[in-house]
Amino acid sequence: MQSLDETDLEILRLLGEDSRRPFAAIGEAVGLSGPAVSDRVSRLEEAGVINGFTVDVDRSQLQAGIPVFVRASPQSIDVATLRERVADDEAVEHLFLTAEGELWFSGRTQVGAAHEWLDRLFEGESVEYAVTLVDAVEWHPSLGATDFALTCAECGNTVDSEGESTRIDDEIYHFCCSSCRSRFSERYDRIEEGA
Amino acid sequence: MQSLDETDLEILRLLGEDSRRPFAAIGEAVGLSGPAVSDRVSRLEEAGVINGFTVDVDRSQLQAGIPVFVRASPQSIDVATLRERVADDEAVEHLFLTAEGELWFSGRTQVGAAHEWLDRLFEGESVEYAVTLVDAVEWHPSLGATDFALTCAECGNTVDSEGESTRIDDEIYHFCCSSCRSRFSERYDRIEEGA
DNA sequence: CCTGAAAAATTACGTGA
DNA sequence: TCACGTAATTTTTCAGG
Repeated sequence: MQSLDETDLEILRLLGEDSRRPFAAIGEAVGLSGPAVSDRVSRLEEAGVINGFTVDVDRSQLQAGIPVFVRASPQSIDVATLRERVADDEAVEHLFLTAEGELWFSGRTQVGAAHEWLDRLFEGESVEYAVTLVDAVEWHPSLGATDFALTCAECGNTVDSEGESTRIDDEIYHFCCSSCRSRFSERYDRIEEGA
Repeated sequence: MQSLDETDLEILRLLGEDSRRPFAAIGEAVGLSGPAVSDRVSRLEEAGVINGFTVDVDRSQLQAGIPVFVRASPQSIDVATLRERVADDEAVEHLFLTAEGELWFSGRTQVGAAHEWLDRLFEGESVEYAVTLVDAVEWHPSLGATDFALTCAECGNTVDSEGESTRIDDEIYHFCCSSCRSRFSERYDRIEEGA
């Protein structure tokens, strides 16, 4: 896998504005042909940089319950397990795992039914939580102006054109060199065996 | 504007999973022809229910600074103005306006540069804030299983097929009846004049 | 990575329920 | 009004260089 260049970032930015824009139009903006853009997008999907194409729905115009923000602190369950359970819930939209091991997320619930919803979500586990009412929610796919680059899953260094990528259990990982890759794989296998 | 029906929701759900799925494939799933799906999607866009089509980028694979969650409480500036300023920042991804008038948002910043970033963002204003480190961020376009319907911008009732819609200052508003529409328009004009 | 042709998808339009 | 079928157009994919 080649490292990302400025053109890739520009393509991502343009797709973020409108993912149905024709590849030829994107190509015109970045100085490439349509097929070349198509190739790059395929590569970005393959590399796992692009998770997928989706639609931005204005939920404020829809009666989908009121938006609430929940800060949950799991007591009897590990946060990774709780995260999976929460992420799978249909009503959950945004989810943050904090460095302190708390799970913060936003979702929609019927008026007055917030606790009922959360009791069901946390069922059987001890979870402390705080609920905050939310008036407005926005999400921006923008990529920001900061430097972007693939990072090595083993050492954290930037992955350049010398790097390589591997698919492990349906997830793509990038590495800056083959020794990082093999070290990562070994450790991964050990963890797998232990589980 | 017709009210939303089950088919519209299913279309939105399918587009949320993959917005580049062909309309004909969506049609097959909901029992319509390709053109019929196209018509409905156009209507949903026109109505402002669909904000746009976008791409979901896995930022965890990109070295785009570390994600942080900020809870800001404006002191010397009204929250609406601050919201605009924050929403326009390139580094901001998720934004929540709480019912208590606080602005909560997530974004990316270079390691150790969080305060620098926020000082620039809040420049000239007095804003109290708390920063939390975030390990993982997820966003789900899922619509949930709850009832959906357009809501009247004036009275909050459900908009049915008797309702009407108007575009004011490039924003679409839906109303359950014409009297709600005119009452809203009048008040809107008064506010405009005052500004 | 480009050009140019083939395949596929989207849109436009006339018709009918 | 809504949806279908067909045709025209656009877009994507695929081949060769």
